[in-house]
Amino acid sequence: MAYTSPGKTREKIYDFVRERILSGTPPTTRDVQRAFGFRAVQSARQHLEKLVFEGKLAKVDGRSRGYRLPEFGKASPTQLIPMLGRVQAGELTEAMEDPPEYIMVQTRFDDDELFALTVEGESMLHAGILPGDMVIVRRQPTASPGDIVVALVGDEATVKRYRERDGRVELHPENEAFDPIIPREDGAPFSLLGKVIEIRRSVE
Amino acid sequence: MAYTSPGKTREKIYDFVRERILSGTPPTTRDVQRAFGFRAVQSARQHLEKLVFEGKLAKVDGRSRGYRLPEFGKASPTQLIPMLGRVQAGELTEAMEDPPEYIMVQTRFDDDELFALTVEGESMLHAGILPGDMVIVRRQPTASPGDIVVALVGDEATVKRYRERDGRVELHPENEAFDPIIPREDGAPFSLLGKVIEIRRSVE
DNA sequence: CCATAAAACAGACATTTGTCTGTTATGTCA
DNA sequence: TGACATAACAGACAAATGTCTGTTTTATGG
Repeated sequence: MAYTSPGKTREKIYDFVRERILSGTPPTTRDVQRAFGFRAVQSARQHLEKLVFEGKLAKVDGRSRGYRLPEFGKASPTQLIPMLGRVQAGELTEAMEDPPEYIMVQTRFDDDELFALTVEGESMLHAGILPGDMVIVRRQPTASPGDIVVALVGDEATVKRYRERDGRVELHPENEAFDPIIPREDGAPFSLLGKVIEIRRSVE
Repeated sequence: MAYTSPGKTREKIYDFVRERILSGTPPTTRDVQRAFGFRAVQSARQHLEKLVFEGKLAKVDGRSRGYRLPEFGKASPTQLIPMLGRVQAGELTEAMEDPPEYIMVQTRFDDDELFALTVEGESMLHAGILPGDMVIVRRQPTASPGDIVVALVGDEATVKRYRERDGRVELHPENEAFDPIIPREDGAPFSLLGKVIEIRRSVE
């Protein structure tokens, strides 16, 4: 490769490596060499090591394809979570599609058990949750007042605002057209599936 | 490793490989070997190749860390898009944080130019877009009536519903407390930044 | 018990890949 | 021009990794 002005090629190498890391696999030194037409492996290595030195890339020494994005892998680990659809026999089961649908999320704690649901109905309209919206839920057996939760009431999963009144649980819709649910009162089986931590809506 | 019932270990290996691929780097055969305490590389390889044969994993032959998730890379490419914050001198510029913040999205067309914005104000309340929500925008110079768009009016970026009336562009809020913006009329510089394709809201 | 299939093991070889030492070319600045 | 820094090149070695052939162990069904 012809001589290029200082830093010019390095920037392109950074972009290349970054793209490759995001698309699934970090490149090898020789991948970079070939991609840029270097006639020596060391040319690629020189740039890569410098990028690491500058802090633009991270690296695992000795291992193949050891280059990483420093902000990634630690700061915000990505996680693939299942898209649950149907409610069957009182329990949310993975909608066995082929292949199953998965959603990519960036989580703070990678040990959380997350899943996604599609919202039906307009009971949470005033909380900005519309029919068709996808809610991302962290599985947990309890909630704090004010949380938006997913609960199983009877055989149906519903999204509601969690409240407590006189020591009793209440599930409040955010729409005057709907009434609050006071689980224990009407004897309907009730269980808390988890807390909504994110709402997503695709337009078109 | 002790003998396990058919398919039992393989399932765990699949989970392991999957996790590793998502977390950034596919494992090597020996990574799998070590992780499961196999005393022979071939034990790991046998399982891996079978997973490929079953279609649960994809693979690039000969290359190191060549295992992939089949549904990925083709069906729904992931893309990292920049989080734009400020509006400066009539143009949206990447909020030069250190490091810059990026959002992971799954796109249908990987050649789209996307960026993310944080919504300020309550003008789109009735469209289910609240202050603090993040909107993901596809850069495009035109829009169709009914689209939710991001436009630059003066020096400010606003999210509005795109309409046309008598051949003139109108930007409609979705909240009675706000008035529509008819760009050409008041002489304010106007430019369409793109169309909102997704809305995300983090709770807590 | 025997046949069969799958799981796990053993040991090796070839390729890929990371790393190293040293040299040559190109641009910048005094 | 000459010192200096960076880019690029050359060739090699060692470790990591993919791959192969064959054997042993374990469970299952007739």
